Amino acid sequence: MEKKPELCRVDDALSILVGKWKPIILLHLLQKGTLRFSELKRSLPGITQKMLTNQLRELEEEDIISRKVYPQVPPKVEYSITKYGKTLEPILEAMHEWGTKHTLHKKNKVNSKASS
Amino acid sequence: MEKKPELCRVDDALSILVGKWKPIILLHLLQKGTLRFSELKRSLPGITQKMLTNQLRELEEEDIISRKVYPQVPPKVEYSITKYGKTLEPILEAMHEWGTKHTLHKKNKVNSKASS
DNA sequence: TCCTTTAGTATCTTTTTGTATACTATATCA
DNA sequence: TGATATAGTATACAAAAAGATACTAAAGGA
Repeated sequence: MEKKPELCRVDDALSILVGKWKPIILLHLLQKGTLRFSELKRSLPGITQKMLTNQLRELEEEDIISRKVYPQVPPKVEYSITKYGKTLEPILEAMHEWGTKHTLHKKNKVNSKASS
Repeated sequence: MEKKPELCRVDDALSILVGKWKPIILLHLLQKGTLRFSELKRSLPGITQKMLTNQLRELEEEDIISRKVYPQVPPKVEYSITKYGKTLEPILEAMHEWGTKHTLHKKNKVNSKASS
């Protein structure tokens, strides 16, 4: 671990990943490479169009994903993970692994409190 | 990488780490093990007492840190990283490493746009 | 002619986060 | 006697993130 927390660069990665739907959007794009807007929407039950657009725009802004518009009617827009975006994969993987391993931790704490 | 984004557990880790001061607080505690409230405050220029208390409470709630009160006047309260909290270290490390490596990426993008 | 599809935008409201500022108790020190 | 240090709480406010809902264009099909 870095010996100088004051030089902390954790927030650089964190600020890109923070957003209610960003991690799951990235997981889908990392898995499939490219997805249409409507495919993403169908993959994310509960998301509104506004939120999806908004999260995609922010990821695009950071050069994590790219957007390709096909001049058709009805419109077709494809989103792909960029090379740079792929560098986030180890972080997402680490968090997913952690989450999978420790899902029960909090629950156990709550239960042991509740039963005391 | 997990092949089923719909079983995504990334948010479990993310929700613990999200908070303006949490990562840096954790880095300090991971480095030193234990710190007093006032030591933490001095280590975090710009943080208000309310925010520090608040972030510490949330981390304590998640069992990432523990709080020990010494019955003295003036009061003394020590915060330590828990064993469970230490399991977050690889994630923080991955993010810090990513941030360090890619700090220049965005800047370069902005510059190349600005100069076009 | 009207309905459907796609990928959005525009508004408004609610919820969540973060900031600013003032206040507290109590032992010790000058 | 009055200032200082510690670890907070209380209150009000501002800003950011998220949610709900309605609206758009334009080709193709029934």
